[in-house]
Amino acid sequence: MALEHAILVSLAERAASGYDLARRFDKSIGHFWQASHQQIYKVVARMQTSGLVSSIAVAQEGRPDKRVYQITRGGRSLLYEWSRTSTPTERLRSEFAVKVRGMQFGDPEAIAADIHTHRDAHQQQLDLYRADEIKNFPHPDTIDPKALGAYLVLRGGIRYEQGQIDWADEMLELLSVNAVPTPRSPTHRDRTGQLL
Amino acid sequence: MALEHAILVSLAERAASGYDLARRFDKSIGHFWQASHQQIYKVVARMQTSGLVSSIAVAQEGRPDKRVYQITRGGRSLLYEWSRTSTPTERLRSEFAVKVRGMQFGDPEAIAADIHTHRDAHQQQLDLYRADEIKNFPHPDTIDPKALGAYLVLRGGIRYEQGQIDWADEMLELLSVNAVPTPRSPTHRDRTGQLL
DNA sequence: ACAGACATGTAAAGTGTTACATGATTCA
DNA sequence: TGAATCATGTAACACTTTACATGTCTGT
Repeated sequence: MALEHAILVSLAERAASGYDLARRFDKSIGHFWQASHQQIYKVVARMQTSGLVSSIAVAQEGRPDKRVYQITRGGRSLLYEWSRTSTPTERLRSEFAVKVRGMQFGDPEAIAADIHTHRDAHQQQLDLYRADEIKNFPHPDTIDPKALGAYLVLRGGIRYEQGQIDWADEMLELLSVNAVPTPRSPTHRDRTGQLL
Repeated sequence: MALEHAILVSLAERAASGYDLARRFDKSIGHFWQASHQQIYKVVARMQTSGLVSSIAVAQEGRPDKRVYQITRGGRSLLYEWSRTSTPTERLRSEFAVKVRGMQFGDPEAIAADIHTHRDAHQQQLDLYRADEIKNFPHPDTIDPKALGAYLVLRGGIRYEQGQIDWADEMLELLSVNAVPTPRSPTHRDRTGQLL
């Protein structure tokens, strides 16, 4: 039900069409929960059936009509009740970590390259978050209570990205120290029998 | 296919029954990818059909028979090829973060309590990781190449858990500074929720 | 006697991804 | 003319969770 909750939070902030929601799930709320437009249309339709949201059709000039969804009282009340139930602790789930874990069965150079790529991607995301922080929260001591949640998750995102970068740096450092011995010798063959 | 890869990594390290795999997915490999025994039995059966693993029935005394799975050459080769393809960058996905984000629509005290709970859970996991580190990797300068992957992901796990703890502390600090209107009398509580 | 570990599954429901589908307007 | 944005979906498939199912042996 996490997607329902994410949609409710987003609609509680502001009414939106399915398309708008899909774009928000590419940014803001999507930094912490992703969803495709296909999934959003399906789930938001179901949420209307169960009374959590209502919708009105809006005609537009020069653009297709859209259906704008609003959160209902029932939706707000569900959101409130949800906030009072404890969220089970989440565990890490990372295909990247599985790959690193199994590095002895793979190509160390390719994996090192992948670590580099990951480092760059997380650096990029960190830069975006930092810009967002400077733009929207220049005075951390006096945060508008309505924006406090957004600020706190932004801080979490920043910490997460920085953590990923630091981890990547540690791995690359350890890989260069514990370097795999002399790769280019003709006696070394990979599993398919090809020379390395 | 991430579960297949995780199973291949686990079986490459050591042959195992479905039951053994399920237990490993509660620990070691499971720190980074979770799976239930139902899912494991299903997927490992499929992997046998596609030739990635093979199995032999093993009779045991005083215990039910078991089916022990081994990785095949095809499995090792797939693992190797997989290590050479780049893993798409993973994004954060956290119901907990969604809840914090929407805190203005919920019960601030309940959410603060949830943050405490999360802090404690991550502290516990961190303690387990630290113990693992001291026990299995007392000399980080000279890591057995075969254990390097396991060490690197352990370091990642440690950084992740510490990051979650630090984030929780920052949130609790900010919540007490940007305090929501007049809570109950003894307003000062430490991180474990005890009165000061 | 009962709980817990060992051992392996089926079935149903829910969640998420990928492929396919359509059609209008705006900007280069 | 062609790409991008706006706008909304269906269908098939893959993955994950939850509930149900069975039976043995070991230790308290």
